[in-house]
Amino acid sequence: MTATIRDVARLAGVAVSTVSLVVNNKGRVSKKTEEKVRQAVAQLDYHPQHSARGLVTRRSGNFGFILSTDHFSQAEPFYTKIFLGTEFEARSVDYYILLTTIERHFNSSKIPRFLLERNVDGVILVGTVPHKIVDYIAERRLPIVLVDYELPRMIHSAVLIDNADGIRQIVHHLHELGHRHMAFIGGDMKHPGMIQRCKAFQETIETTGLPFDPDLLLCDQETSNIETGYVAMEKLLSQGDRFTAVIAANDAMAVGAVRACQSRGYRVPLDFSITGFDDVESAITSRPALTTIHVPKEKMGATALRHLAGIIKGTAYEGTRVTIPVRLVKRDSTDHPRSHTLSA
Amino acid sequence: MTATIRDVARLAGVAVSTVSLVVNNKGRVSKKTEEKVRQAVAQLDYHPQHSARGLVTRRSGNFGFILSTDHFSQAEPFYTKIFLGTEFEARSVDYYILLTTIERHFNSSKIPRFLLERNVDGVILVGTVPHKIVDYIAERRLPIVLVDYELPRMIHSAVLIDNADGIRQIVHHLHELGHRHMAFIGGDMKHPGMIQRCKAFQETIETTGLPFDPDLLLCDQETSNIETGYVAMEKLLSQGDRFTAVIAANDAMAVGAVRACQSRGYRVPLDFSITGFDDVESAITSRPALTTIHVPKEKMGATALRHLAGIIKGTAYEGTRVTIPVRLVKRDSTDHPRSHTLSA
DNA sequence: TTGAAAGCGCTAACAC
DNA sequence: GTGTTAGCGCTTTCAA
Repeated sequence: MTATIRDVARLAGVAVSTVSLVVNNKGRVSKKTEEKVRQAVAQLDYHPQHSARGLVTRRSGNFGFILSTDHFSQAEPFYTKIFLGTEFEARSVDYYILLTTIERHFNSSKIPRFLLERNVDGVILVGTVPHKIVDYIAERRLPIVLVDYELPRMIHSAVLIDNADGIRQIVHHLHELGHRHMAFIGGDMKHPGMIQRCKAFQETIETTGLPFDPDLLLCDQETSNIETGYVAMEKLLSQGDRFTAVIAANDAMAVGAVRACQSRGYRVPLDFSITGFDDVESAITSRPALTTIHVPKEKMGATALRHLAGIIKGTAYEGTRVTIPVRLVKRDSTDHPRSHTLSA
Repeated sequence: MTATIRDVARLAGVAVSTVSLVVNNKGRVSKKTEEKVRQAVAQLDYHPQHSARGLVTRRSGNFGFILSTDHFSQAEPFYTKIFLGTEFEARSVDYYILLTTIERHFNSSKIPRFLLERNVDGVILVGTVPHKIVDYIAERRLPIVLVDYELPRMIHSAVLIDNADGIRQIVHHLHELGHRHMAFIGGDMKHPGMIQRCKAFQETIETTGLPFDPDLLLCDQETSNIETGYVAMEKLLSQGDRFTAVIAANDAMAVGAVRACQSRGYRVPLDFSITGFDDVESAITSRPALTTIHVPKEKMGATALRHLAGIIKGTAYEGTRVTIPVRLVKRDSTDHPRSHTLSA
């Protein structure tokens, strides 16, 4: 049925090992034989069989891609896009991706099958994942790359967002517009990225020489979605007019904050400037479109894959942290503060 | 390192072939030997190696899952959930899923690698896909299951939404509320599901004995998203007060329609009842929450996988159409028509 | 009911 | 440079 390496060898009039060498670009094959082999390969539409190769090389040719179920089925395709970047990159290095989701809580009876069967050569873990699964994989000596997540101990490679720089860009942007009193609303402080954004806010405020008001730093929400953004904004508004701009920890919270303003009759950006972070779909579609920080999601996925492949090839070191740069995208949710609102 | 079948055989004191029989639940092994083998398997944490098995059985143990890139990175996790259902079901039948996306336009140089390498035993194609890729796969005699899509010729298995029944439920719901003049807005008439919804609307209106007004059937939009819903609704409104309810072809268009109403100062459902279809995230989060048709997405994915596995096992027939039932979800976007609006 | 052995398609070590 | 050959771990005849 499908052509095997023997068929190619026969047609080209060479040994199977020669075909193997050509196909894998290994070793010293004469231009002439190589040409013969390549022709036979093309003619028979030969493709090496994955399992046969895997059996002898003791490599599966697969990478695992693990993320939590709720991350994946989230309305915003944040993680989907990371996967897309990974899958796309995988094609160019000839790996397959085995995507699976896990529940938030580690359950040793629900270990991904590709780990049990050792059917992957490395694993990419995306977003918040149980620490135990990371340990489990590490124990099995499989290379790991975390994406948008990190563990306290710096053993594992990670692809991270430059959260601090993003916040810095936002603060500077608002500062340039004339804002002096900015609030920050965050949530889900279990995620290291959220902590970074929150910290970076305080730091930047101080290094920029702006007054820091602890009442304007609200990070007590459990999660960071539209609803919690709404709630946080309401809290802020109930404190009175002490700020002219609100920096939300992500786009979803920003959308919620905008809604809270609007339902109280405030206008964005006229009465308050509000910013997001991540640049997801809703940053563009919501009204007003959000000024936010663009996070290159596909690029993160691609970087993770490339790094993982590098670890296996021996060209990259395990335990490296790669930080992905971000950039400010100015849209319609920020403007100069209304002079009369506050003069500080 | 990892235990092989020989290790198990040695520990259990039997032949490798016996272990194989036990592990695969094949054939007549005595209770006693079976017990010995199972213990050895557990003790060594033995799992058959995918590639080795694949090599001899000539089965890859993988299924391909293909959908278009834009479907997958859509804001609403419609297709993501279908995948989730597939992946989950795959675990129970011991298959791996190889997910890949393709561009809308078929490009023979970009054929998924798992097809070239014959590294899948069957393929699930989801949503609108190029016909040519279906032909390509069929030519290679790989079983195919389409999900939420169908081709004119009824050769391939498909898992479909009961669109007609969904529309029927909506019309009846509105009718019960007292509506007599309903409009329908649709888009993307390249998708067979959209055509079905549109047709079903007209049919149901007639069989219910309601007056059918062709001006209230708007299916001329290119796509079916928030924006086109908005545009369609504006067209409708510009025609004057000839209807009290609007049935949108999906939730996104319904959201757009609601916005169009609101920006003209109309209130939903006070002035107009508006319904969606699909029951995606935004049906719940948008205000008012949409009355819509719930489509069990995970179930569709699971059904597709189960069917594909069935085809391979010989317990299901290729070319079968499975229709997934849907149900009405009443929320806040529908109510009785305002008596003074129209009495017809 | 169990065991011995062949061989799936490929790579890699070793001859030549 | 190229060919011969021994397995990788498993399933599957075929004998016993």
